[in-house]
Amino acid sequence: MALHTTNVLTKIRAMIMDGEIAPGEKLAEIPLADKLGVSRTPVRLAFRTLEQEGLLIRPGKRGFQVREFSTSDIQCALEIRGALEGIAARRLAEQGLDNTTLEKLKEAVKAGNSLLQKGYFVEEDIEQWNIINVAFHNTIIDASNSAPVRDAIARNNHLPFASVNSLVINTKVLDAEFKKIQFAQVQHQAVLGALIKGEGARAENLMREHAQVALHYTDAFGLPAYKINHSI
Amino acid sequence: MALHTTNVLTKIRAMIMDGEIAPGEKLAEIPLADKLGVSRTPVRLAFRTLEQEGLLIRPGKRGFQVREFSTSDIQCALEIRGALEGIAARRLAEQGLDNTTLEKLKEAVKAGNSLLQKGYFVEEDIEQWNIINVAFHNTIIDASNSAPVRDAIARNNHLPFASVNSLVINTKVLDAEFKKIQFAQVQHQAVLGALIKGEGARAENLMREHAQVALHYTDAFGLPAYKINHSI
DNA sequence: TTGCTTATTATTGGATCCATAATTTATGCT
DNA sequence: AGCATAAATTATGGATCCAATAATAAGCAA
Repeated sequence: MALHTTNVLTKIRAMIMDGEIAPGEKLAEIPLADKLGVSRTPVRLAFRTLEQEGLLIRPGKRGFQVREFSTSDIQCALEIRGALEGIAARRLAEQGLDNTTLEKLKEAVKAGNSLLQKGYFVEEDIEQWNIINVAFHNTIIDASNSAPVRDAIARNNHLPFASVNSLVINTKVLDAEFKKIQFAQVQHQAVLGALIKGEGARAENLMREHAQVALHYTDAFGLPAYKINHSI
Repeated sequence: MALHTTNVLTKIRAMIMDGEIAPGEKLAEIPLADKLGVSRTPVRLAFRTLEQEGLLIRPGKRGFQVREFSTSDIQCALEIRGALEGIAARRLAEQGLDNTTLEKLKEAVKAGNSLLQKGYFVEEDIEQWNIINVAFHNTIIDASNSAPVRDAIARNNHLPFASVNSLVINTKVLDAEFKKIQFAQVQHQAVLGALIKGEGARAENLMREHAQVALHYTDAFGLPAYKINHSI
């Protein structure tokens, strides 16, 4: 059976993320519709959304093009994420944590600690960390009660390299991954501490700095930007 | 003659901004298409874009709804703008100003000073300030060479109250407007100073603080959020 | 051969049609 | 009378059609 509605959107997005459609490549409605086995309509709708997400651009009057991202763009997107999540953290600290939020965050930190305890990582551990990490970040974003921030983060996350949960496992760099995540976990603990104490400014600064971890590992791996694991 | 393509999008957006379509109101394709004298297709496309922009939400399975914004949302959106423009300013300071950028910014500051010289404002002066203000902000954003920041700001600007150039002239508060703009002008000068000296962190802080001016005037006017002049 | 104009082709945007799914209304049963 | 279920209406998503326009190819002239 053929793809439909939102599936078309997510499918095209995935194709871009995975590099199946290369950056810079031109996209026309009809070939893509044929390839996906649907009519032009859902593709047209998806193009508008993807344009807004920043994954597609309109080079001229006709047709869309997969956007190309520079190293500077990657830095930028991660700074944006840091800034936005920083705002969320500060707002949350200022308004105070409710019990369920506190429990969720404590749980994420606890789970992170036990995961890191054995001192090294195998592939599955990184997947596990990814779950814990996303939970930690999303809990803060959701609890901060800041819809515009949440939305801005969601849109920014569509840039493949800037997502909280973009995860590509690279077995060659498992050691580096472990060290990075170890550091990220320490930062999570620090953020939680600031949140509990209601120290908004500190929570914000810590969160901003936290986003930089991914940045500092971007060049080191010598991987294409899209393939970097920014799951910190 | 009827509206077309992008016109439909901008028309609907304007209707929301102007309050012609009220926050919370449900929007269906057919009535709106009829009202605008077009078919469902351009309306459908516009809905997707407006959803991404955050102006429309999908309450259930069927239909869209004009999003309602709380005071907290307004604060949020302005904080976001400050954070994003702050990043742009820092990046610009770090990479240095080229000559044309420097000239544009100097010109904006100079124009602002002469506009404020007479000590009071009439309506046309506010319109004039709006032009100068938008030029100052956009110059920094464009020159910062930070496409993701530019995009994030553009999207955030679609929230009616968070736009750099959302301008509603309220003659009742011309005095308050003048004072606010006087303050904003001082901040523009400070930002330019930091940019020239290459003081990235300071430029960022100043820019963030600058965005707060609008926030502090939000409540004071006793106007609906949509109608506030945030042209600072 | 090169540049310009014209003609052809292809792609996009808008309109309409159809099928599906959701909402609302009506009817029947407890 | 109230609730539940069923039927009818209405809106949405997808497909297709048509017209307009942009891109490209061909042909003509310098």
